[in-house]
Amino acid sequence: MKISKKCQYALKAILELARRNPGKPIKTHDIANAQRISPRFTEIILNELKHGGFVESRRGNEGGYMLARDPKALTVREVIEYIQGAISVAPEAIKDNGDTAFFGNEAFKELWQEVNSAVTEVCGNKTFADMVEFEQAKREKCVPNYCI
Amino acid sequence: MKISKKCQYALKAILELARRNPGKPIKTHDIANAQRISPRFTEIILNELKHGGFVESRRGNEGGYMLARDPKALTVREVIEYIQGAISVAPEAIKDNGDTAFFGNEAFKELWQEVNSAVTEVCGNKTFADMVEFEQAKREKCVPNYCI
DNA sequence: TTATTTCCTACTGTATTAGTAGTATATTAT
DNA sequence: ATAATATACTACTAATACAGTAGGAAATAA
Repeated sequence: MKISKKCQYALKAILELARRNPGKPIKTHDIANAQRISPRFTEIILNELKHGGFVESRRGNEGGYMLARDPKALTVREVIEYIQGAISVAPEAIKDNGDTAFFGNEAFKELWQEVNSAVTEVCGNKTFADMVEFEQAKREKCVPNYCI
Repeated sequence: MKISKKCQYALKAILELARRNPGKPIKTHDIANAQRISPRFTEIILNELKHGGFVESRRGNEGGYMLARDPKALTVREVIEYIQGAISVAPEAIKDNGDTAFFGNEAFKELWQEVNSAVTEVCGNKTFADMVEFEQAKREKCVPNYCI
């Protein structure tokens, strides 16, 4: 399972929303700028995320997007699965209707399922609140705003 | 990281070699047949595996391929990394020279590294001997050769 | 009404993947 | 030696997915 650029952008966009104080909609333009994503592509992605219930939108002047979910309860896994489908390194090999008559069929199924579980667990345990916190901690460490 | 068909075929080919008693070279044709791979594509893959030192070849009549490594000490990870490069779900995002100036840079790096480690561990612990054994156990269970 | 911004559909260039084709080269059996 | 067989190697191609663009329609606030 490769994480596509689009999917990475989606995660970035949500992180950007999660990081800002809520209450006011944020423009795609701002999100695109902050996260270095093509503005037009950002539109598409945010619109898609809206259909998935991850963000809310407001049109017109002073419009934009707001996070629709609590960052503490929103995992990376959910977003990935919505944008690029179920996490799997070898989707065809796991299907039950696949070719089953060769030696190794069961062993490979088992292998890929183990891999998928491992990935799913990591992504399912990582919330956007975690990520915001992690990033802020890192930045504080590197650029301390106090002197000895 | 998606596991490409080619890579899956490579794993299958090696499993097929690991499963058979060694000593005699096995023809690509037989491997292709047993594992349901396009014969011509099998050639390419086996040749590539030879350059990686995974198999040995013998040309001419009664020629074919033989496993060059001990299945007990050969892991799935090695083959995957040889055929499609280092295991990573988001190679660009992990590089150090990448764009670092946006919020989330560090958090995403950490995330993808966790995912990669998880996958690498699973694949690095699975040997071809394991897989042959697993498959044989499964088959014995389903088609027992004894009666009560 | 005007400026702004989301919403929606369709299109396009590029890269990767999966597989094919043709031929050269090596080995063995006879 | 020669015919038959099988690997070795290079190049090509069709299909698919990915990443991003283009153009306008609809909604909202001032």
